[in-house]
Amino acid sequence: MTFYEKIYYVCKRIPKGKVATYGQIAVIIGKPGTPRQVGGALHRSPEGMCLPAHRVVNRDGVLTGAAAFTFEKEQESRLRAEGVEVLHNKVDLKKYRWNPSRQELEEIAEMIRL
DNA sequence: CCTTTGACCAACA
DNA sequence: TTGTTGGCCAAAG
Repeated sequence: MTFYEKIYYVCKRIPKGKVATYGQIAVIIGKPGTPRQVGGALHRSPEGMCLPAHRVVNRDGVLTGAAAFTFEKEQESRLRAEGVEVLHNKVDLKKYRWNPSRQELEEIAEMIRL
């Protein structure tokens, strides 16, 4: 599995109605210190790959990737459609951050090893 | 091989 | 507490 593929894999596991941060994903794939590359990977993700990239926000809960979507506010409306409140281009991480169980993290770690 | 480019982040003033 | 600074590192050129 390539670096980018690992990022896509983790992204797909973020549950509906939850969000993750770039740094959080970097840590989960075992590469802390590469949050910018996580953003880059999502930005350049293939067209047909149906990825819930709108569930990824920065450490403050700000929708920093909004400009990269097909139309302005697409990220915001997709989140709202899942029941996530968005105020001033931000989400409340205390409420909506995804907290994977230890078992799920192990599952991911094993899948990624390939 | 370099060099540039970021959907970031921790540290510091 | 809010702005700024520099480092970070995989990919693309």
